[in-house]
Amino acid sequence: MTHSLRIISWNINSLRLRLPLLERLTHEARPDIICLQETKVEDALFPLDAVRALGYEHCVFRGQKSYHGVAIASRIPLSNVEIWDVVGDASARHISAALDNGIHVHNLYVPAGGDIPDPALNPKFAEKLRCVQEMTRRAATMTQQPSILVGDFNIAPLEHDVWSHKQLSDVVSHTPIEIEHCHAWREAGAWRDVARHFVPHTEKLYSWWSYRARDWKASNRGRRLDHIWVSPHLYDACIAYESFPHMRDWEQPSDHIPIMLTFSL
DNA sequence: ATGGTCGATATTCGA
Repeated sequence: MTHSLRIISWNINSLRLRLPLLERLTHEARPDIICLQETKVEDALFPLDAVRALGYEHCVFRGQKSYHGVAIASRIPLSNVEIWDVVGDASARHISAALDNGIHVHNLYVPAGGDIPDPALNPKFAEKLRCVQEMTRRAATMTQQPSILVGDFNIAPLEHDVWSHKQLSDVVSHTPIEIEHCHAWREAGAWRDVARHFVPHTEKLYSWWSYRARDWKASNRGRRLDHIWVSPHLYDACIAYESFPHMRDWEQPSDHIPIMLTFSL
């Protein structure tokens, strides 16, 4: 009898503000490992006691004041913690750790990229592409070991990862150059896009809805920006994929919902 | 074509 583990990825958009939502999520989904992005808290102020009190004794994190920030909270021990400078400006966008079964967990927050999808005109878009290229460069090495790569990639790579493929083709997150970079990145590591392994490509699937919509559910103009990828070692270990769209209706929600992989050991 | 709303922080910036 093998046993299974659950891993969640969530852009929480301020960990300190949304600790109560994190608690509700843990009670509902009982994840073993939680990867958070946009914690928006510097390391000295990380609410370690509160996260441990939820049952996640093993926490690693890299934050900065106001922006970005990533964390891995786990019920099982973590080792071999690494923090990569994926953009070249030391912003807190990556952290990884190994589980005691040898699986490496990488948690990544790709730059959003600003509004203009041209690297020559927009330094933020250039930075986004550089980040994806850096992860592409590392992909083959990463997937030599059993690895799970999760996070907010800020790219919706497939036609039905956005509410309108046509209308978003010139909107940062779904432009042809980002999609091309994203596919090259995935293929460089033979990463499997877990959500699309379980949900047909013809079906709309989102993980983010803008705060700016009057009624996010009625307009339903979502995008799938958050991802869970696994290396070939773990293809057969993937049991289920789930997301939590009802959490977008909770009080003071993040604009992203958590996504979860269940995998066997 | 524009603006719409958040969060952290400071009265703006990033998303």
